Amino acid sequence: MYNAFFEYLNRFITAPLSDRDKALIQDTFTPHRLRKKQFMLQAGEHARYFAFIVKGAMRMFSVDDQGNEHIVRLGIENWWMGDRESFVLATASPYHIEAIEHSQLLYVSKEGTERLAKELPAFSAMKEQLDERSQMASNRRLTSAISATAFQRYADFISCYPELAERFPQHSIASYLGINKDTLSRIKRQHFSK
Amino acid sequence: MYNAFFEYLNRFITAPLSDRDKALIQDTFTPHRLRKKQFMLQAGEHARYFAFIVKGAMRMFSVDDQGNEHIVRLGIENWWMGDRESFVLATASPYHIEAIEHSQLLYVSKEGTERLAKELPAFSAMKEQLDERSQMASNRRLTSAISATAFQRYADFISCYPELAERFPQHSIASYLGINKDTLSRIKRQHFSK
DNA sequence: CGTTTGCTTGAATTCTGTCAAAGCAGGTGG
DNA sequence: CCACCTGCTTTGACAGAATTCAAGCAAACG
Repeated sequence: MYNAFFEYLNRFITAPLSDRDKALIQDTFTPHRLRKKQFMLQAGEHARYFAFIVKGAMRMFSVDDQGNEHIVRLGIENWWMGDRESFVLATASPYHIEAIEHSQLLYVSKEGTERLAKELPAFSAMKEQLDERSQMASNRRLTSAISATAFQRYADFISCYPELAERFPQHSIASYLGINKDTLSRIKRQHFSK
Repeated sequence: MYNAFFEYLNRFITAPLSDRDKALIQDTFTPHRLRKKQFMLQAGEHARYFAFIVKGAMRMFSVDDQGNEHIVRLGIENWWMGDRESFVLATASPYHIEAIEHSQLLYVSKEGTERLAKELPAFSAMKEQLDERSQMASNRRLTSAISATAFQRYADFISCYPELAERFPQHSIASYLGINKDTLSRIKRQHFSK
């Protein structure tokens, strides 16, 4: 189960992980399995773990006053999943995180990340790059949410994350894009079949 | 001109900056002044500098195919301004960055940031914290852009950034929020005067 | 002053959301 | 093999929200 994560980490460094590094990682990350519809986190809880997704598919979402779900983030193999704000600041999370498929995860605590950041250069290199990238990704998403039409947003999503488009049901993608599921269905018809 | 930045940095560390630190900073950051309507960056250029705003107000925006402007980011004193993606990846920026008021800036190159990250703990501490915070801020903005109504977004903005609301014209704020300026005007009337 | 810049407002239009109904798999158990 | 359930998508009718375009007004500025 750790191998996928070792391979992932190796992509951020030049020299591959030593056996000591691997042992350190195995000490720090805890394997976890979630079945479809099981929750990694429920709103109101403090997110004590961040997770690397070895296998499976997850969604993170909030539920508003009217009971509507809003998907904030999706994740599959080799992605990270967690509410960073709750994780870092130790505050109650407003989000639920749920497995959409049977999933294999590696959990890490805040202390774990801090230890690794100190002792494992590969990990801090990864963290830095990831921060940078997710910064950029969320900027793009923000820009398109604010300035693009519903259809453009969908088209961007499809071209940017084709794997997600196949993996998640359309209504989830609609929610992720901030579009009503009915509207997305109509938009697709207008732009593709006609 | 550097003093504002020294004070800013001091808030991220326990021991205050030494004279050597200050000298290093003065060697690395270049003062720049922009008058109202002057550009720090124009779309198509590579963003070779990131800027700390000592005084003034700036906007970063894109222009779409129809010629409409979309404000992506606003900044005032003690904020950073720049297109991080273009800065880091050395790609052409899709954004313009313009001074809204007469502004005083401190420019830093990519090499400059790398040098400081190595040699000045205060700087890397700041960078890390800032990454974390801006991560959270853009997550929130994203969530509200996707799931909130136009009014809610405006109300959130006002309570979150009252300084910006006073400083920038209403149509800029509308653009920042992804709302039409006419719509924002109507929304305000409906919710506040009635 | 005249010009510019920003804010408001009305009317027509377009876009999106809501609700309810129907159809279409795939999976399950009898 | 069939009946049934469940989750997902599509569609129509309607209501509501947001955009566009155009006009008018007020304050700020040179």
